[in-house]
Amino acid sequence: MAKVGGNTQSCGRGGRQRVSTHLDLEHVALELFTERGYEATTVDELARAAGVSRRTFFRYFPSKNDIAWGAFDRELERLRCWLRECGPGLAAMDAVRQAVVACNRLDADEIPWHRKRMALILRVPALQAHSTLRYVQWRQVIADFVAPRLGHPADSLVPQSIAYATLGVAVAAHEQWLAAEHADLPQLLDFALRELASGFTLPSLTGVRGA
Amino acid sequence: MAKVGGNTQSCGRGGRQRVSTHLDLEHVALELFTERGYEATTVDELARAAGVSRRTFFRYFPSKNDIAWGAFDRELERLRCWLRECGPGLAAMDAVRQAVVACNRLDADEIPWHRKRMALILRVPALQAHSTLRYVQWRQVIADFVAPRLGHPADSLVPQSIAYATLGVAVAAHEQWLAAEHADLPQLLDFALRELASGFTLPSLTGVRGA
DNA sequence: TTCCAATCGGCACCGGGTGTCATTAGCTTC
DNA sequence: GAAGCTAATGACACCCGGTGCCGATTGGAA
Repeated sequence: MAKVGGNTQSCGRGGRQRVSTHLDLEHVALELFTERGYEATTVDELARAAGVSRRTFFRYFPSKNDIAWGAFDRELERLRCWLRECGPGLAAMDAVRQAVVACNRLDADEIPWHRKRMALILRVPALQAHSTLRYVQWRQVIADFVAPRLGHPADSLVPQSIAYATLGVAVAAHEQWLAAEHADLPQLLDFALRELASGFTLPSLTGVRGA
Repeated sequence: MAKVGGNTQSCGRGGRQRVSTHLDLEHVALELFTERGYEATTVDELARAAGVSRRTFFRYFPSKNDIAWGAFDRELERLRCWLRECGPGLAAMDAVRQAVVACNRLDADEIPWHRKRMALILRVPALQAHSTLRYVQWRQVIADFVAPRLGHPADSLVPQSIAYATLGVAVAAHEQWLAAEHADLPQLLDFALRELASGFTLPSLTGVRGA
């Protein structure tokens, strides 16, 4: 058992050392998932493979569905920061686009892991469904940003619509990225979000129909 | 036990009569859900309240989550029809907007049921999550419609983005409708989808900030 | 050393969902 | 009217995800 870094006891004094790490369990799980399939892998197997009891496993992750999400909270915070610190001169939709694009620039060595992660989230039905619950916070970040710029409450129609639409487009871009072996995620996001900001009124084939 | 109408044996000859109807079970379930809450109502209770065995219940509905969706397939077909029969002169986004709006005009007597249904789907986490899986088909209808008009495959980036964005905006509109007691759903949808088609570039407060 | 605090493991339990199989009920045919 | 086909039903056993509970373990602090 290698020495695990960053295994800081969260708070306070005393108490037993954790026998494993969030990240350890996550990696073991992702291996098994991609190897045997998500549904075919039971939590018992996950726990046993990680050398932890089933009960303990559920103390690290609230549910099997949450395993694939890794440091999503940190991603959220990045997005929130980017938007908080962008200049007020930037139009709302431009800011949103640039923020989403910027937060999806990955280091080359992270890409394989991120592909695995997203392949699970986007393609396994149970995780696809569960994602909705995590995306709520993501949308909230967008809505909270655009709402004051528009002079509307964050829970009103337009900010919510923007948040939903942006999320949808981002997911679509991720799907394309995942489907193409060497696609460039930021580029796909940038393109798709520009389309969104133009209302999808592409000049390409409006009424031409012949080309 | 009242005589149930429309209890047509699906196909073929012979065989035992169904003891209940899809619609019967659905109504019983919706009552119990809104009365005791979704999570607090077990399938056993549902089955017993409907006078059916638990096992039989799962022959009517693939899962507890699917109960609230009623005649969703028929709704899908309506949408598909509307889009199929709209003139080619209509711009893609306009057609989509009009189709969605038209398919959400409800008879006054359907509204209370639809509110119950949507309150479950949009507010109960388990159903909120599950909805993602049903929306796949809805998005497919949109993507299949816009794709040929744009000269792209239906599974490519722009059609998928439009489908995702449209769905998102429609859901946002439904949430607003649900939150306001006497809101007009078609009107909300029309407004929000116009915003989408304009890229959310509302002239309202672009840099004004004072009003 | 003693005490405290947090984690861990095991157990029982609940609820959703499925496979299997015998039973029941209707319709058709003889 | 009886035999036979067909389809729906109900009961049972099972799997799996998730939770509450409690005693046992492990460390640091007093």
